[in-house]
Amino acid sequence: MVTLKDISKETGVSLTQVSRALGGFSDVNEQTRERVREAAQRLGYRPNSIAKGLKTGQTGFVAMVIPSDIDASGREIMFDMVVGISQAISRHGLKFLLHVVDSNADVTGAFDELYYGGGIDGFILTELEEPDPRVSYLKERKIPFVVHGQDAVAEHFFVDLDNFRVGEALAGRLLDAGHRRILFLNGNDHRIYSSTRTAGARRALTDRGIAPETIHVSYGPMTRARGREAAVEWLRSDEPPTAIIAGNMMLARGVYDAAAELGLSIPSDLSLVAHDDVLIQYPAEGFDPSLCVTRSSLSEAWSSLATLMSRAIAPESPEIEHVLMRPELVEGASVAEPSGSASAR
Amino acid sequence: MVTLKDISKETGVSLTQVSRALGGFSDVNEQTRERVREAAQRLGYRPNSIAKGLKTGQTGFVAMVIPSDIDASGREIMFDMVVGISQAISRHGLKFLLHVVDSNADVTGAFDELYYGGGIDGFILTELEEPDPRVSYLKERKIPFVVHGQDAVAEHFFVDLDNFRVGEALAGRLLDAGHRRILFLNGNDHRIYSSTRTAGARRALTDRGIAPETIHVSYGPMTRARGREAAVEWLRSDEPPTAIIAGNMMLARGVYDAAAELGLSIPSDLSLVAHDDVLIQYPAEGFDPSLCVTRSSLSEAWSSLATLMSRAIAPESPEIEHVLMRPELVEGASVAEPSGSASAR
DNA sequence: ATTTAAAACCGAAACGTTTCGGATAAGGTA
DNA sequence: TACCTTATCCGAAACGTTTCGGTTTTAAAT
Repeated sequence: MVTLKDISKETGVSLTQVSRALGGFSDVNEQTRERVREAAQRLGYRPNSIAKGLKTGQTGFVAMVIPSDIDASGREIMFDMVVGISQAISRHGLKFLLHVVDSNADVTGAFDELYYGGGIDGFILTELEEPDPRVSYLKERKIPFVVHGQDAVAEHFFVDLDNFRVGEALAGRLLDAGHRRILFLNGNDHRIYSSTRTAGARRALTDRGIAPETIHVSYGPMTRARGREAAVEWLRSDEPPTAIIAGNMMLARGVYDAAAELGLSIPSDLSLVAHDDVLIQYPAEGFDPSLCVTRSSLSEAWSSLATLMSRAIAPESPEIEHVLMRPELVEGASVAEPSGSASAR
Repeated sequence: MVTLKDISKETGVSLTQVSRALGGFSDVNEQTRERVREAAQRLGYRPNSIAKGLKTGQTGFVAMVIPSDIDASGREIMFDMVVGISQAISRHGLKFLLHVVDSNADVTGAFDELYYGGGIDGFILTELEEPDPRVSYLKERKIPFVVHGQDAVAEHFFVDLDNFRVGEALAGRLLDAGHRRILFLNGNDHRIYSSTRTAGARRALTDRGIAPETIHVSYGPMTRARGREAAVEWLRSDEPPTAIIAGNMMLARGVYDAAAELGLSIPSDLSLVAHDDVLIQYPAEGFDPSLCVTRSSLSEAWSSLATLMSRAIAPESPEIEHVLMRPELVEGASVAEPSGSASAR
């Protein structure tokens, strides 16, 4: 292993100056710095992050703690999430640690273990619930953390999609097309984003002076199977919806399945809008007719997350920051006027 | 942060002895050890693994490097794998680092980066190909690693399912039931386990003196969709198989789908056997009629993997070890004699 | 009383880095 | 000449742990 000492011997420059040269300090002669750089390169020096970590208290390790018993709906996108986060973290020069604990109850214990004993600088929290015990735990101990999936204003670092706008835009698009019986297939009801999206949809209604019961919100897992089942159930009811809002692309898939099953064609018999997280596994291109969506790439969110994280773990506890990703409305061929109403009401 | 020094001051025992007491050395009085333990407990001492790592060169970090562009069939089980491995690693007192790189080409660079600069003790390799450049790279540099998915005898640590037995047992089961037209839905053909399973099936044939073409092997991704499609295609052919071997539970699902689609009933029209990795997402219980499988829990494999890893990263480079998990044959109601042959030939 | 062996203990160095508090030399100013 | 700046350099301490090479204490053996 090549160390600073080796470079010092090689160049005749003192250990201190070698460190400072490589560290980019101003009180080192540019000529010296170049000699040091050259030697470092030639000898194949790699800074030992463990030693650095011991001295500075910063190792560059960032961890995510998840229980092994995640529910099925979580698993479906969890891998994409983990990969995306890990990649974004690496790009910021940090290292990503995935720590799996047996159950939800062990999560906070793992925080202690990893932070105080394991050289972990900070944590990433996702899929927040309300209230979430992890947040208060970390806050009390002043352990740095960044949250994804928290769009209510809060006193900690977070990045999230602007879910209010998502609900508002999707509902608004259908209302403006003339729909007055809408089914909103939303996420699980204890998730913050679900209620925020509902609130956005409500705002779309009140802004237009339309009755609240125009949109019926159904909460549940965001899977293809549920999309199909729920859509079939409601489309077969006495007063079937003329349009559906799907919370993500998997639900949208299920709705397409249901439409095919019931012989309904999109958009003439049923309009559909959805939110698109731009997941690799569920591309928007796969839909025929093309789907009208609010779009916001999750991978951009991961990138912001990593940026926030590198700020959050800075030594002098820094200003808390938020990032709210703004969704983009992408038109598609999945929306038409409701069939019954010839543009009249 | 509570350190050994604090405990030393608190108890009046020297720093050295505190370290040795907690480290379980024999040359410390049991009474002293107890006093030290009590103080450590009371003060909330947690050993600093970074400092320990600096001194011993062992940090307890174990990494898995994966490219972000994994193919779809890989993704399906990848999350289960990652979670299982991470959990097993944690249980062995090690820490699991998931490092995602942009492409396959960057993998070896990440090895260097993490091993020489990042305080990573060793690596986990999965989904080996033949030959795999990662293996030779790590071997040349004497960087510790453990492989999952390598059942050919080799000069490095590995754990894997005994895929030869899997192929042999599944094929044998169908042959003994009298089937003589068998379709084997195997994995991708450049994966080692696929060819090993094929070899096992061939052995089952030769042992019984049956012609090689009795079993037709089809290679491809191990997904439900492919299971359905391939099964439909072959069942509709001129000489449809009377039995199918599915490489995993997802393929088996697809075959059930195909049977339902074609109005065939299992086992009277079609027999089916499969291999069951005991994945949470694809439980064996979900099949009706119950499926006859070779079973070997992947989570047990992860546990062995973690054990091997802790040996592999030991300071005095240790004896190379292998673990071959033996599959268990579990009977089910999915196999019967072929309908045409009234037990005669 | 003296020697010996075993048990229990401890100081100091080391791992590779950062950083504090000066030190040195050159050049400019009074 | 003496003094001050500025640029450049460096020794030594520190982070928390392990471990080498001893020393002291105790008890048993002669």
